[in-house]
Amino acid sequence: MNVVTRFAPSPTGYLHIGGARTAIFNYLFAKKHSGKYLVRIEDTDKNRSSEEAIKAIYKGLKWLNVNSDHEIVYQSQNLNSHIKVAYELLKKGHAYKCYLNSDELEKLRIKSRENGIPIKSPWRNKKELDDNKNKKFVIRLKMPSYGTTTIDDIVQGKVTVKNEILDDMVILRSDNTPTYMLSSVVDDNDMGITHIIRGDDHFNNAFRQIQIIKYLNWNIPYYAHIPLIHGTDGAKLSKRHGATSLFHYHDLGYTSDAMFSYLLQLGWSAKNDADYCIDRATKLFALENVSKSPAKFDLKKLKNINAKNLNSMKISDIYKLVVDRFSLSLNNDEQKRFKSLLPELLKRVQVYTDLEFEFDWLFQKDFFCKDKNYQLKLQKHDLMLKEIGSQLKECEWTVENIKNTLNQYILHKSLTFKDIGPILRIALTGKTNSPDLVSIIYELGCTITVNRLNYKY
RNA sequence: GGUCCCUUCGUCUAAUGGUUAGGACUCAGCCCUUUCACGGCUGCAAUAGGGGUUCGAAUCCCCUAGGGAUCACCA
Repeated sequence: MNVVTRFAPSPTGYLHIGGARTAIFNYLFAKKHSGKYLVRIEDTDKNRSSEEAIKAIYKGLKWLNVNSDHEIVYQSQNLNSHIKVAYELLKKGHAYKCYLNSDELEKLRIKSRENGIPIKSPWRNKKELDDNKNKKFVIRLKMPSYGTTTIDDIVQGKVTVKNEILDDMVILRSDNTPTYMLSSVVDDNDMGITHIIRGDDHFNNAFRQIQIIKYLNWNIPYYAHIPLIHGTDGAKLSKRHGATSLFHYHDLGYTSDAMFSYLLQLGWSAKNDADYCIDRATKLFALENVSKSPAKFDLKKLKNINAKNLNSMKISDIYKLVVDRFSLSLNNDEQKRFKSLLPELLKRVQVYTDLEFEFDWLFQKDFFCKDKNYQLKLQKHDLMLKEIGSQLKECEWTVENIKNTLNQYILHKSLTFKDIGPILRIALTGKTNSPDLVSIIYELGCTITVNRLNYKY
């Protein structure tokens, strides 16, 4: 079977974390089976859709590296074929015109909710009357009123529902536009989608949509309804749980690989942690071991994964990421310094944007410590810093020599490294913690080091 | 409320009738150490509750409780 999957977001805002995960699952499943993964923008609600949102979604998918294998489909461009299908169903007697106005509908809705039965329009069994010709109507699908419908969902398992609980859903609005319920089914069919992988908030829809497919004798796709991502309180992830925009995490300094692998392990489980990376997951992914229960979004775990990812990336890649992000223009010395220190610096951050806090001592030529309390300490050890500076000035600039110079100094003064370390660190970086001092001194170079040690506070 | 789904450490999960219920994150402690980290080691911590079936149940069945999704001329 040639597998074809699709990710079908509606462009009403940025790409949501949950949506991103759905895209990942669709992408992975298609790749695993050497199939195709497509993207379709469901923009049939003109009031809520926007060009901006489309761009945001596209940007998010691109960042995540789950781009459509074909040109992106815009549902709004297929409206005519959807309308045609609505009328075909009407003609075949599987749908009917309903002239109910909103007040009448509201009354029916209240009543049906009280009785626990779905809305059945009185127009279902009426013949169309001549005097209704000019009245507005919607087209509703005539749901089977007896029997059952079973879906063998790849994730949810075999689920059976009584047809009598299915409502006669609207497939064509009174303004002659198709609803999602119709459009989605028609597009899936036209695009040859074999596997519908989506959030399980759509599970109930599947039982209704499948009726259209049956009436039209189309191929019934495989369904896989994946559980939603929840916030820490157990409710569907929403803005009050913090950032739900995928791209927001890009802005915060997470890498797309980390995001990908975190989202993937929310629901799907591999044998090894390493299998959550994009390449390996492409070979291993299976819908069968997607969990049925929703997972809670855990920022701490994400951070941990991101930190690991940062430290496994090629230095040249992460270097480029940081330089681009902060629009750094570095001279040769600074580039070399940054690249050399980067591996050590990365061990200290979980998101790469936190590297920004190291920029001043790293790149400012005339850097000095700004903290008043630290300045007092430096004043107190003014002489010591000067002495060390002058000795460093004499040595040939290698890591080994720098180390020896410092060791000789403490030896002569009967000190330990702990006596000079913290002061040196503050003088050179303005901070009480940093990577190894010797490598910092080496990378900063003789001139800058000595200048900082001689600074008059 | 109707319908559907779910329930293993705090979190993500493994274990598809036989394991001392495993791993990862978090947290705590220790080691390493010039600081902060990284790393290494150790520890805390779970089968929602109750009934069955079975020699044996996290696993199969039933009930209860809790949680979630959905019930639009939105998608």
